[in-house]
Amino acid sequence: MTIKKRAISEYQKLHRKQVILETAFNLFIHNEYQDISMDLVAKKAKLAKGTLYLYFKSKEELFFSLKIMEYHHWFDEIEKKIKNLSKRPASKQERIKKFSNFITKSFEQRKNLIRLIIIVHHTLEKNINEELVLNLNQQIGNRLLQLGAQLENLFSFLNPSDGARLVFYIKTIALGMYQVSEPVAVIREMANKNKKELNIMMLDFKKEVQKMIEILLNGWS
Amino acid sequence: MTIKKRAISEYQKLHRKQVILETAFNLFIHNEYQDISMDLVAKKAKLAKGTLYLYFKSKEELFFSLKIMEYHHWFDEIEKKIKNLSKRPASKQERIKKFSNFITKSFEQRKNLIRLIIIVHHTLEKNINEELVLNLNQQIGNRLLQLGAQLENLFSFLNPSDGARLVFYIKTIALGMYQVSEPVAVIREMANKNKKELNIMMLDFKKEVQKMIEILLNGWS
Amino acid sequence: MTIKKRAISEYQKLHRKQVILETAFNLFIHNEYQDISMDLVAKKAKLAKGTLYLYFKSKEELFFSLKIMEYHHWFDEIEKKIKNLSKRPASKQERIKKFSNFITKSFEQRKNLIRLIIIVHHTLEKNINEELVLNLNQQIGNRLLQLGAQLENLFSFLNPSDGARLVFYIKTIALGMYQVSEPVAVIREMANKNKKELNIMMLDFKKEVQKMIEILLNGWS
Amino acid sequence: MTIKKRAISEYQKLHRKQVILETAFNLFIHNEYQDISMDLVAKKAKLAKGTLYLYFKSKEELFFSLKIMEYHHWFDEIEKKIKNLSKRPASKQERIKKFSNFITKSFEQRKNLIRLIIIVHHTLEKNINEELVLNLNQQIGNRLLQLGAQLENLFSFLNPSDGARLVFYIKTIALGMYQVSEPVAVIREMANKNKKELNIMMLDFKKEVQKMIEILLNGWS
DNA sequence: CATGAATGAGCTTTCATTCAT
DNA sequence: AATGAATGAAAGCTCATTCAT
Repeated sequence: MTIKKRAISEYQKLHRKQVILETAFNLFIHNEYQDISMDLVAKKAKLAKGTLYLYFKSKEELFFSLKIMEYHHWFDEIEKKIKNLSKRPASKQERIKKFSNFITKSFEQRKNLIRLIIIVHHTLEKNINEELVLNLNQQIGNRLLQLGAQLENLFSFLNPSDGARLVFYIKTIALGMYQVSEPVAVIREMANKNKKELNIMMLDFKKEVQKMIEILLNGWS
Repeated sequence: MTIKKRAISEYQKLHRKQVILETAFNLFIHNEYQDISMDLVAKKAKLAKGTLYLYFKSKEELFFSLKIMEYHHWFDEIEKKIKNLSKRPASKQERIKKFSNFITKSFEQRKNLIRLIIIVHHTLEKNINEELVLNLNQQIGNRLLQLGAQLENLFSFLNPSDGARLVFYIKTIALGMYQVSEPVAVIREMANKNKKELNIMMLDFKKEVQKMIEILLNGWS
Repeated sequence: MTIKKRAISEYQKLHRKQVILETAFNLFIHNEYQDISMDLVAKKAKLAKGTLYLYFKSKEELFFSLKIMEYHHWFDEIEKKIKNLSKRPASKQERIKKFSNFITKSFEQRKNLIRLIIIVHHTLEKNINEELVLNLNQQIGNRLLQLGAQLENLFSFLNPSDGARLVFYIKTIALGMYQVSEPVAVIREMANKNKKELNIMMLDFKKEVQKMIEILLNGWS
Repeated sequence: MTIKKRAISEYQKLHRKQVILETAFNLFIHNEYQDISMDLVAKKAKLAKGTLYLYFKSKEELFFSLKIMEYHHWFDEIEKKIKNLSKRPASKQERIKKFSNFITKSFEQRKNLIRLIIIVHHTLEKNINEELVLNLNQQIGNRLLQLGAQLENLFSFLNPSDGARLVFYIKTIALGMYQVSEPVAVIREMANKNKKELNIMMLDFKKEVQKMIEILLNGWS
């Protein structure tokens, strides 16, 4: 029994929490949620199982926190891009094009965030600290409103409070299209063998998300 | 040991299969997927556990079949409505309004189908007969193409092959919005206590789906 | 439900029993005992599961009967050979050599009988009709005594009642050596990769059985 | 939920493993292998089922380890006896007599080891860690070679490498005779009621093993 | 704080046997 | 006699969580 150096200061504790979350995320990238045991997370993080429970009250809480973390990363990225876009003058059509393009790209690169959101939506029900959920969702909610405001700024055709709704619609498109376009392994394999019959079922995530967002923005204006 | 009346003829067997599926669906309405054990399904259907496995090779196959069944019900309903709509002459705007209205209603009443689609998307990977998946998905795919054709008929602004894409987009909206708007139990409870802070997170499924579909159709035309 | 032609006469019934036994034996050759379900036997024999139970009261009884059948085949073969050997005059050493040679060969070709005897020895305890066991074992016992008498005839150094004992000893050697020399799959695989370390554990069944029988006969005389 | 005292040190863990093995062995003495569930072992050892799986990866591994343990006990006993025998000068005949006598006794008292060897021979195929098998069988193999060397020392008529073979032959005799002489319960009961008919099938394990070993040694020299 | 041994409910699936048809 | 749908006990194993050390 070698005991890992204790995290005493708040800063150290926060750091350890980060390490656990990153370890979990790395595992999540390559594995199904149900195949990731707390044991595995602990081993990969080179911590004892019990230690995980010092930082997260349950497996659900861990993955919920992970979702929040990834959400923040996504917001960070998107906000920066929007700022850049706002600076340069451009026509509505140009803006729509550019915006739909980079937001789609961001989803393409963050399918694991999408997976996380979907998974957590199922799994959250149990064993989770209400206050934490409230607290962290509040954070996300706020950034979301902020993002909405930025969009209203970017697209002059948006009325007040339309921005937030647009954000929700975009999220809807991302989550929905992920499940519509991302076939499960069984079907993917079959599609490889059996091309014709299934290819109506096979949509290209990136292309379709972008298209939907463009139509949506055009329909809105 | 009282043995349930044997299902001998093909018709009886099909009927028993139906009974099992309906039992499972009733359980699914009121419970989380992971809380529905095969034991429970068997008990509710007043059958022995082994009997379930006579009709379905695995739990996954049972719920996959359930999804297909519910899908068919949904198609049946929608196709009828579209036929009615097609008969009567109407303006584009009217048609969009009516269509988005009844399709949204159909989703509102079939949230369990949406849940099923989402769940099966995760769970399908394992213990399932490839051929069955291929076969049944083929059925769904065909009805979906059919539905696409009907939509092209209904909306003159749709080009050939746009119909199927529209169907996919609508599915995207339904799946996505379900997860965006349907808060998990924990949040629902908190929202009741704690109205203000959370209500930005609370979207009305029905209203938003309809709105999105309308915007989409308007953007398309 | 296509009903197989009924076996009404005693002869027909016996024949159907034979068919079942032969089917079971074919399965036994290529599979582990525990992997052979009654369902499988029924399917291969193109009979219904229930029909098996008309002819054999239990799975154990079926395999017990199979053992007896195979025993008889072995006795048939051996007795013929011994008769041939008895006819021709030969020295004691010659006879020992020839006898040990063909009896070893017979085991080599009937490893499945050996497996059966071993399996049945474990499995017999349950679900078996005592009278049947008594009856069929009696048959085997009688043939065994007969074989013993023939051996006493063949080898002049054997005293009365030594023959039967010799038969038992030979059976002992066959059963024992099978388990000593026949490595389980795991070990077999390892032996292939890892030649040196394991080859002390690897005996050649045929060679060693013959050697043991020869030493035994030499020691006896 | 009362948690059993934790086994922290390596020594304690080894001890707990021993306790589990001994519990399993006690159950094995009085029950058929297939009637010994992991649940039962856990209950008797007053541990939780999961705890067993902390120490043994599968039921097969547990019983394989048990076999190895019992093997070691047997070797310990036999080696001591052989050393004693080697010290005292004696004629070949005397040595054969004494050796066959005590080795037979050792088997008589370790029929459960014989049963274990037979059972494990069937059961080993599945769910077992190859390296463990390799490793532990290596141990047994080495002791066996050692025993062979001691026998060559004891019996001057043995040529180099004959010792190991002799050990294998003796093992053959023990395993084989166990199955030839040890009737299963059904037959044992019948034999009690029905003395005459069956007694040809009833050999005395001890007497016959000894006899065979003596004949074998005499034949060898 | 950190550890990791211990817990035990819980789950899916199999399959010999029965018996209504 | 033949069928095969129905039965249900049984069993191995996992894994989130706890808590003594």
